[in-house]
Amino acid sequence: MNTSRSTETVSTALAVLRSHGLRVSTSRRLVLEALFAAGVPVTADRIATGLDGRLPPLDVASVYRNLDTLEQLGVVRHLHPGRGPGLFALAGSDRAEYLVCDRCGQVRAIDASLLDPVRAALQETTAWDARFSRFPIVGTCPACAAR
Amino acid sequence: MNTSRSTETVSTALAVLRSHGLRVSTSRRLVLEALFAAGVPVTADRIATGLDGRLPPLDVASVYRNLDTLEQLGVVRHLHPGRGPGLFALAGSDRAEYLVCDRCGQVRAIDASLLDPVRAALQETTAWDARFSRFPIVGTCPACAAR
DNA sequence: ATACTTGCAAATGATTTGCCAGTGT
DNA sequence: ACACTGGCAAATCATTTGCAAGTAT
Repeated sequence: MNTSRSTETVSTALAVLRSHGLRVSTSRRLVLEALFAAGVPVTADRIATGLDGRLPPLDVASVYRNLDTLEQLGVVRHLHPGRGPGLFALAGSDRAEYLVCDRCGQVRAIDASLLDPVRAALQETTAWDARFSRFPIVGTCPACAAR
Repeated sequence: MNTSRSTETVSTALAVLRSHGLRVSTSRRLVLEALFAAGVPVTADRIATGLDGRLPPLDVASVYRNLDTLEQLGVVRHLHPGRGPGLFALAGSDRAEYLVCDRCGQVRAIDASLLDPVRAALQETTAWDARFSRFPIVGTCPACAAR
C-alpha cells in the first residue's frame, strides 16, 4: 500500500534524473527512498543516518548535494523552519503547504489552494508571482494557544 | 522629521525594557537606534558595525543577545530570508510583510492586511493562529519574471 | 574510458555560550 | 552593593567545498 506507491514515485523521480543526463546512483536512490519512507519533511541529517537506521547510511555532504540537485529538478522541496536545520520533502504532485507551530514545533500540512486568494491578490497589487512553498507558515497551534 | 519620530519610537522601546525590569544599557539603545536609522530589515552584523561606521560599534554577540531580548518583548521582528544571515527590523506598529525575489534578492514591503483573508481562512479550517511575520514571502518579481 | 559522484576532512558562515570585567539602578 | 550586561574568545550547528578514489553509463 505504501510500497507500490512510493516505488512508483521514486522511479518517476529517477526518470527525471535520467532525462536530465544525471546519473542514478545508489545514494540518490536512497535519498529519495528516505523521503518517501519518512512521509513528512525531514532534515538532511536524518536522511544521512538512513532515518535512524531503517536504511543504509550516507554521508551528509552527499545528502546535501543530492537534495540540492533534486530541488533544482523540482523533485524535492526545501523548507526553512524558524529554528534548527532545514527540512526536505518530496515535491511530488501534492499541493501542500506547511504550518509550523512556533512554540512546540509541530508541523501540519494544509492544502495549498487555501492560499490561492492571496496569490491572486498579491499578483494584482504587486505583480509578484508569490510562492509559499519555501517557508512554512509560522503560527501557534490550537494546543499551545490554549495554554 | 526622521529624528523626532525615531527618538519617539526608541524611547517607547526603552520604556518597554524598563517595564520588564530590564536595563537600559548603551548597547541596547544603540541596537534600537541602528534599527531605526536603517529603516529596512538589517543583519546583526551591520548593527554590530554601527551600520558601517555611522554609529559606535558593538560586539556581535551582544547584538544577538539584545535582538533576542527585544524580539521576545515584541519590539523587534526577526526575518529569515531564504539565503544568508537573518534580518532584523523594528516591529513598531507597522503592519508590513515582506516579499523577496528568489532570483534577484529584491525585497519589497506590502501591507499585512493583504494576508488577513488567509489568516481568517486558516483560523477557520485549522484553528491555527497564523502569523506571516517570520519569513518573507518568496516569489518572483515582475522584472525577473519578464526575462 | 570518461565524466559524474561519493566519502572524508577541513573550511565557512551564522549564531550561541562561558566567563570575567564593567555598569545601570 | 548586586544583579544585570558587555566584550572577547572559543564552541556549536548547519551547510559547503576540495580532493582523491569509486562507479554509472
